[in-house]
Amino acid sequence: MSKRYTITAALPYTNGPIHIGHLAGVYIPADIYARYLRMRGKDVLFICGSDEHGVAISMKAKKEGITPKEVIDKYHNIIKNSFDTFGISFDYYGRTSSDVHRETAQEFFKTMHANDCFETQTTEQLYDAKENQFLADRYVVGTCPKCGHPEAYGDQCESCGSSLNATDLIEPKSALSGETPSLKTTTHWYLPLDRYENFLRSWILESHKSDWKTNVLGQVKSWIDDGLKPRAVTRDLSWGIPVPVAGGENKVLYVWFDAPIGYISATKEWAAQEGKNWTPYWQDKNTELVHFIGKDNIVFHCIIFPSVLKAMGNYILPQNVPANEFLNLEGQKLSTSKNWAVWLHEYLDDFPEKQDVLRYVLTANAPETKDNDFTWSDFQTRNNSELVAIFGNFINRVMVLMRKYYDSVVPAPNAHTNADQATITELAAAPSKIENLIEQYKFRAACQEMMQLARLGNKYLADEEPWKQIKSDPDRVATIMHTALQVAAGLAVLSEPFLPHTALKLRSMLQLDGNLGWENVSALLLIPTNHKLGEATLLFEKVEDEAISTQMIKLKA
RNA sequence: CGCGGGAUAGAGCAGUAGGUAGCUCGUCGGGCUCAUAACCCGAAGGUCGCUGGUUCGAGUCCAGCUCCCGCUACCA
Repeated sequence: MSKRYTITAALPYTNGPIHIGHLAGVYIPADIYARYLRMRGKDVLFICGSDEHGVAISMKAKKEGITPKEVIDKYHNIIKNSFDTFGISFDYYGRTSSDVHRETAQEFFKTMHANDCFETQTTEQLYDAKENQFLADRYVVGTCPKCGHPEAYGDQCESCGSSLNATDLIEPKSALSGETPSLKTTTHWYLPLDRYENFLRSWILESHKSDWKTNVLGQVKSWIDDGLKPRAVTRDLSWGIPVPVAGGENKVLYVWFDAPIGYISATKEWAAQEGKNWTPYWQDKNTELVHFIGKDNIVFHCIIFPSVLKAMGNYILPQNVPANEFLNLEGQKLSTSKNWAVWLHEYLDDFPEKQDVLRYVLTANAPETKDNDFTWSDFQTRNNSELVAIFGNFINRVMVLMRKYYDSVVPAPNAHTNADQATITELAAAPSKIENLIEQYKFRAACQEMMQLARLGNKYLADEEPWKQIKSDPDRVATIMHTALQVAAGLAVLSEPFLPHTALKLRSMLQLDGNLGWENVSALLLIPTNHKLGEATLLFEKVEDEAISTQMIKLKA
């Protein structure tokens, strides 16, 4: 029985479209992992969906004079379409506004409530009487009590950097109405994270000491050592999932309580659609759960959500949470409000059929250990000097030589020389190298290892010079081309997790048997003798300077 | 302020239990001409953020400092 995997990618928040930072940090690595595991025959469920609750969405709706529902529908559609076109292979893409999710999240809350997993606290919070709502810290503006900066936010003064309480601000004003807020008491349910400290300490800091990423462990350790405090899981808002217990009127679940449960709701919806049982994907101990997220999400996926799962009792915990760092753009951090971003839906319009180029660039330069920088000039270089010159060119050379010498029918090989043998040995070693790296979530290195195969092919051709040998020793050329084709076919298979569209094209060019996969790469039978190759087309084309300068102008507009 | 991550050739990144610093791209020189002027070989290029310390020996350990990013804020 093959192993089962539940892979989640952070739910995109539907107050804006997807940009390259999201892709590099979460969706591309998750997709590589999911595609790879599927190729190895595992039972994989790759889940994602739109995160559609929270203050920011109701704010945005108010600002644009439309309903929250209109906001989330708009972005849900943009996001879902761009993921589809880009080729992120989710098995199911849900949304947290669905009925199933509301029921699931409420059921979590009710169960935990019934099992005394919550505490209640009554506190005074700032209230905007005009807007008739409590104000999140961020929506209170006033004078900083420490430095006198007149536009400090309720949580932090950006001038002096102090952390503040909204109630400490001098002359606080509501950012919504401009009115002076009043204090009003309110009662909320809290998840007492302190109860989970020992569990978290031993589960993460001890059991996963050596297989989780440094940044994740460090962040978790810092939170735990700092002393975990009860965390409110409800809010006084109208947009969200109603709190399903007595006293919960006019309150909704905190978005970070309901969002991760969205992974489970989406699984239920998928299972219903496929006629399957959803429970093994979340409750069977033989299932490996992996959360792909960005570094800002670590606390929610490593502390809060696991505590919820633990409290529920019958759920599995994540095997790993390979959080990535951030991607900058042309040296500056991405910013939605400043429109400093490369939006996926716009990229797909500007560079149709070039999904794999962006996938490659973002994988080769993924922010796995630290923040990295995306530049358009790097994009161009990686396309032209690596994809076109190394990968595309090798395939093209093989295809052209085959057509010229053999009318695209694979010749029978003769005796292998040492050089042939060395090439075959290296080809045979590639799958295990790549799989080891992928299984350690080192996708950047894995991708480089895959490209190494194309380099191997180019070197083999350069060393063996079939275009010279064809005149003096045609038998030798038969062996060379037979061998080179095996490398090309190996690329068709091994590139699939990274460059799925390219892999598909290449398989078709080589007329590769669909049943042959990862395990067959080293066996020298991917391309048999007398096999007829298909039509040759170029896998990649150059990106001209003009396309790059167009993007730069667009960015600065 | 506190906590976490990072700082390594022109650029982007690796660096494994401390022992003469690696990869990709770019640059320069050579080779080849089947190939999208692509490919192959070779070379140059680094005081490993700064200052101390431990050690026979530190990018790698310890202390202090500087800068960047993140978290405590619903932008991965």
